[in-house]
Amino acid sequence: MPVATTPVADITSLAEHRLLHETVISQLRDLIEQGDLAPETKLNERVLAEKLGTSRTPLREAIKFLASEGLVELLPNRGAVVAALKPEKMKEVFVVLGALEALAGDLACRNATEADIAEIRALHYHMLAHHARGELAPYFRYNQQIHIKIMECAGNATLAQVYSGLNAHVKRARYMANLSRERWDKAVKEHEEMLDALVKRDGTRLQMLLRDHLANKLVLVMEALALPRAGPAR
Amino acid sequence: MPVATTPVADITSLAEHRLLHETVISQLRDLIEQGDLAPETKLNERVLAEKLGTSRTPLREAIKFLASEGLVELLPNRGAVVAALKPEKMKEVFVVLGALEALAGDLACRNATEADIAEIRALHYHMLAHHARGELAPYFRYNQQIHIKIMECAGNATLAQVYSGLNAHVKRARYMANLSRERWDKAVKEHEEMLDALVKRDGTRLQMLLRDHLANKLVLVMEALALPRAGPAR
DNA sequence: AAACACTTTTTTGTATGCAAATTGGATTTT
DNA sequence: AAAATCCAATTTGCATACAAAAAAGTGTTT
Repeated sequence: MPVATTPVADITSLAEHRLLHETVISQLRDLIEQGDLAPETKLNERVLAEKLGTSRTPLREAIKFLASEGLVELLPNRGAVVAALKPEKMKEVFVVLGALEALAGDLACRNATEADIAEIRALHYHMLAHHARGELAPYFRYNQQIHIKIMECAGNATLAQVYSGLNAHVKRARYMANLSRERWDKAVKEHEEMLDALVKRDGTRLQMLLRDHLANKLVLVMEALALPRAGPAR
Repeated sequence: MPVATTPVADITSLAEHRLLHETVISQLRDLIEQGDLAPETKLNERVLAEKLGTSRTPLREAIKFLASEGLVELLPNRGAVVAALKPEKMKEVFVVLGALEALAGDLACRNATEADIAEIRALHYHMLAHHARGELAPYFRYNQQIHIKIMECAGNATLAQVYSGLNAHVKRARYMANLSRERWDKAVKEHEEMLDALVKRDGTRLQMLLRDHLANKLVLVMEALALPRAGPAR
């Protein structure tokens, strides 16, 4: 099927003059994070390139980029697959994320401005509102934003970047999590405590709270991973 | 210049059947870590590809991979450069490395076998020997090996991978570090304490020691960065 | 001479072509 | 029928070709 070779007139030209392979990176990342490309899906270069409206070259470059992040795995002479969501891997990731968030919390307690804390408080109340209404998706969104904001307050771009890369793995699992009301309430309570520690700028306590919070999140993800499909990869 | 199109008969076929872009990744990484490609060097694709005996395609894929690690930076429509060694960035990296090593130390205290500890002790004495002789390069090598071994003992591959990626940045700076005897002795003493904590499986103490050790290393690197060339990048 | 415009050259970014490897299937063999 | 073997069809990996952009000259104007 000879696809039209019209070179331009795509979305990128509107927004800004970004490079094609950069847009391909973010498109691919989104597809993976949103679960449109399920774990262990084989990435057929020809098909994907066509789907993203590009050629194989920028696609392959994007795949290499994401492979370095660990979102896809390279199989020599056999292309690439979306990284599996193995429970063992999730455990590892959460342990590291716990340490990174703890560090961020500690730094944030020192560096956050009052305005930063006010913003986190605002996000917190938004989150509470959605929790009260039982709206899971927006709850997750504000939840994420709070954690990201804490990261920003830490004022360490490298930390934020590493965190973001690892978090991408986990995000995929979060969409399948079906919170029980009990666990949900507990998570919210933990957030209350976290906000309190931040306001009091008690870095040591916030560290501990964040580590525990992440550990609890791991439990949730593990449960979600165990339930939905038969076995989540070998 | 029409280079011969002989397809095979190169080094790769001897050693093992690795993929070309993979060998290019490690070659490039080595060139950068060893300082053969200095920070902020522009990566001319044509020249580099020829130097590495390949075409631009695998080279570009390797560059994208390393860009994700942060070892090179992509400039839209202007190629890529070796990531700068800015003091600010170094500070950030060391803070994160400190947290990661601390975590590894804590985990290692729980998971290391007696054989593991014996191996670390052995590496430690090798290191002491080279310290005694004032041999910097082998000292660094054993030093690195100890830290890597602790990472391995932690039993968290994700942690090890993230650590390794960040460590690559720092390694570049380490080669320019000119240890004063005083500082060197101090670093060795810290290692003595670390080994002691590990033997006693005192995770909390090892965590603290590692964090401090990294903080001290940062000071060294900062000094090295300040001295050799006029200004280390903008 | 400095600033500007214009042209040439180089370099990057993307698409395509081709060879080697893998995959899937048909045929043969046990 | 199951296993093995061979062949065709994909698919990947690498090299090259081509187009757009940036860099480097070149000359012109002020």
